[in-house]
Amino acid sequence: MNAAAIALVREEEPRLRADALRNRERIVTAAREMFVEHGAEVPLDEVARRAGVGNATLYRHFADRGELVHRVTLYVTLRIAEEAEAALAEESDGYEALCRFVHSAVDERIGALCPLLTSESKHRAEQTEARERLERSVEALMASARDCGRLRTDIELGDLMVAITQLTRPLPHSGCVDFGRFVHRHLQLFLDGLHTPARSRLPGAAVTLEDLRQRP
Amino acid sequence: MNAAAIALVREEEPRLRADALRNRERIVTAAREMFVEHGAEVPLDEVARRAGVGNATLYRHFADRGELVHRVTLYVTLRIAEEAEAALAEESDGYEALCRFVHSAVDERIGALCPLLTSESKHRAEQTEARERLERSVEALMASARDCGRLRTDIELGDLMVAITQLTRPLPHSGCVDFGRFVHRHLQLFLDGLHTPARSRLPGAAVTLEDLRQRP
Amino acid sequence: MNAAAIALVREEEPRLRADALRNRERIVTAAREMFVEHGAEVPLDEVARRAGVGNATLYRHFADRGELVHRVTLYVTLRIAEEAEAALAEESDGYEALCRFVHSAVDERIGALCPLLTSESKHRAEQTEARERLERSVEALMASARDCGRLRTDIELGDLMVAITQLTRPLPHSGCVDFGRFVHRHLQLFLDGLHTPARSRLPGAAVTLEDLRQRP
Amino acid sequence: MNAAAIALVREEEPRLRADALRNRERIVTAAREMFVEHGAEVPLDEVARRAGVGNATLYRHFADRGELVHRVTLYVTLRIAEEAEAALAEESDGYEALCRFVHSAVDERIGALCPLLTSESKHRAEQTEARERLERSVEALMASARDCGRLRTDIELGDLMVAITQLTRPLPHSGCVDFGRFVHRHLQLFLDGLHTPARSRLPGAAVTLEDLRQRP
DNA sequence: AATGAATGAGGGTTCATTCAT
DNA sequence: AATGAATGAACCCTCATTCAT
Repeated sequence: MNAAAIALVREEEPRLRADALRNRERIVTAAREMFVEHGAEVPLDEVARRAGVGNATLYRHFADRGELVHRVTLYVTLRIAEEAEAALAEESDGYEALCRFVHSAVDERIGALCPLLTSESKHRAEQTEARERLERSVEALMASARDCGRLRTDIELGDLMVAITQLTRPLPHSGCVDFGRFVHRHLQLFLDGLHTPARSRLPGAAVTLEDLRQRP
Repeated sequence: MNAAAIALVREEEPRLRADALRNRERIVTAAREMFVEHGAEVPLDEVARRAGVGNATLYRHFADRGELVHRVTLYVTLRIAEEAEAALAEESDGYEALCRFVHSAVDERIGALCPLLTSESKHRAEQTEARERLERSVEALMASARDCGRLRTDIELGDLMVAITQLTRPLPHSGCVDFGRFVHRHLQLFLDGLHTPARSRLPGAAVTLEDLRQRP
Repeated sequence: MNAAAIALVREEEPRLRADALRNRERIVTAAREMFVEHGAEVPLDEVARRAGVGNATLYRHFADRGELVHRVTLYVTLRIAEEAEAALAEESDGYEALCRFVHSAVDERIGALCPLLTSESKHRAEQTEARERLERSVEALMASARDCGRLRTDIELGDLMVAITQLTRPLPHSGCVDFGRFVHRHLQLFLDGLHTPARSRLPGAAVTLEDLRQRP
Repeated sequence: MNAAAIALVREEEPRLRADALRNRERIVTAAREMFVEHGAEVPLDEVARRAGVGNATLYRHFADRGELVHRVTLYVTLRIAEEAEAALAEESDGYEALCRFVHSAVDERIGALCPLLTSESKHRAEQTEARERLERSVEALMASARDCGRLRTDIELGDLMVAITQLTRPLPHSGCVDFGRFVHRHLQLFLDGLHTPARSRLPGAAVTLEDLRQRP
């Protein structure tokens, strides 16, 4: 529907039939939910069942697990980027915008994004593009918050992304229906720590997204 | 060596031969490291290899994966409890003690504790005892920090435990040699958010450990 | 082909594809032969190999060993029940019908039926139904033979079923190609012992199938 | 104590210490009981536990499972041979002697003797000797019963041995405390079939023990 | 295009047998 | 001599992926 969804579904391939498109969306949605609820190791047959398609259909759309993860990541990344852009556009105060973004990122399941942080060899192009779009947006949010004088200056994008991803990851084995109950509290505590004036001297160096790229 | 290690290795069972005891310790150590590095799903054969023993030796000591997880959890819990007790005993300022505890908990691999939070059906007695000991210690730390007027009053034990566990969890697939580089930064930011005066009004209610008990 | 085969293969589940059906039959056939030849503990991988399918195919059709045993038992039970019914319908003399049934039961591999005698927890409904059908048929055969005045009156169904099952069980480790050579002799000797006039006073009480139900 | 026990325990080896001898007897006894109750596949560690010794002690006495089976078989064979000899010596009527023998063989757990029938490559000498002793005794019983005119003449030793072994084998999975309830009934029915006058013409040829030797 | 079915490789666990105290 | 402990091979079962309808 929106940019994110559309961008996700297509590559450079020929048009998909309407029903194929619908299946594709269902699979990504199901996968995102199950990754979030049960971790990234869920059997793909379960994902297919939840999506209401046969397992082979899943493989028709996504060559292997890696590609499905990639697509989910891309989807989430783009949705979150949109959130960041919206927050930036609609909020007058930079720090408020940043807070809004952080809390909304939970609802977009940023906790499913671990693979983003760890990278996947394939599909680098699309990933990179989406990631950079997100980076630019969040950088802008952070810059804006800094400009307001409300964001401490010793942190970088990587610090923020890792921390909110970690804080919103599902607890393993949880099924954890009400995990959402805590998450916003902890995010808020973390955000409070980001505010000026800085209450501590941080160890190590600010973390950029570059620092997170892995060499497998 | 210390109480934790000793408590871990023994139950009420008959004595172990010296070499068996050494193997047992090796296995727990290897398991803790691998859970931390690669998540709780690592092949037990790998754990055995890392410990330098045959796979069946692992099973002689731990009837199944659940029991190994249980032992590791217990070990880590007790070590961390000792850290908490030491911080409480040795630091004059309550908030400083809390900070010391939080940072040292990382080094004790509190990130391997997730299974504790999600409950494990068996061995409830030992787990409960260790958990309660940890709870009491950290409660005391928080109380002390509150008494100093330096810890905000709208958070509870569960908030702290979940957040530091999440922040210190290994990134999946990471191998993440240098993950330690970030962790202390993010913990510190979180701790800064805990300091008085509170910079926000937190959503939801303070989280107690009771809130984390799962019913499977 | 006949009722037994059909009843075995289906439950209330959706249709099977033709090739899947063929595989299912092959697996049951292979399992029956191997249970008979090598006992109920044969590696299922061997059963799969003998059936000419991959091991996972076996597990797709039968969730675990217990279910395979169940299916084989059911298959054999129903085939034997059909034999009993045919003998009853086609033979004029009751005792002759009984003898015909006993000898034909060997060819249906009644020796694979031990699990029937020892019970299997699951699938009780189908098992019970098949067992009761067999019981009724063999009871009728025995009644008919008794009516002819040719079957001693101090034995019950359980006596007959246990004895013929035992006499036709495979010798362990045998591979026993020519075991069939003896079996009919020993069955015949046993049958001769069943004939009137009774040549002895039997110890204990007549055994019903109820007596064979186990409580695990 | 009696010849059988003594013969069993020794080979041509040097004397055993008294406690070693006691252990050896305990192991054989435990193995015989467990083979009978739970089949020939019981874990040897269980046998050792039941015997009240460590597992390695079992292996000190019996190099591998095969040898333990061999010893148990030998023990049982000799005990049964003694029974046969006693029946022959003490009963005046040949057929009565045969019946007494058959029923007493159950109590000696002849059902655990399957290995006798299938043979084991090793230890042929001792096995052969014991088997031949048993053969001679039972042959003599059968001859005596035939001489009385009470045993049909179209059966041989092999027929008898196989049938009584089969009829007395433990039902699998049974634990079958009260299996003994049926066994004597079925043996008696079989014996009734052996009596003159023969009530049928048996298929195939009489089975000698030679027919039972396997070539593995 | 969609799907049910098939499969091989891999992990968990047991057990016969060997090793070290 | 006796034993607790160690081990690798084998088996059960699952799952990612491929094949055939």
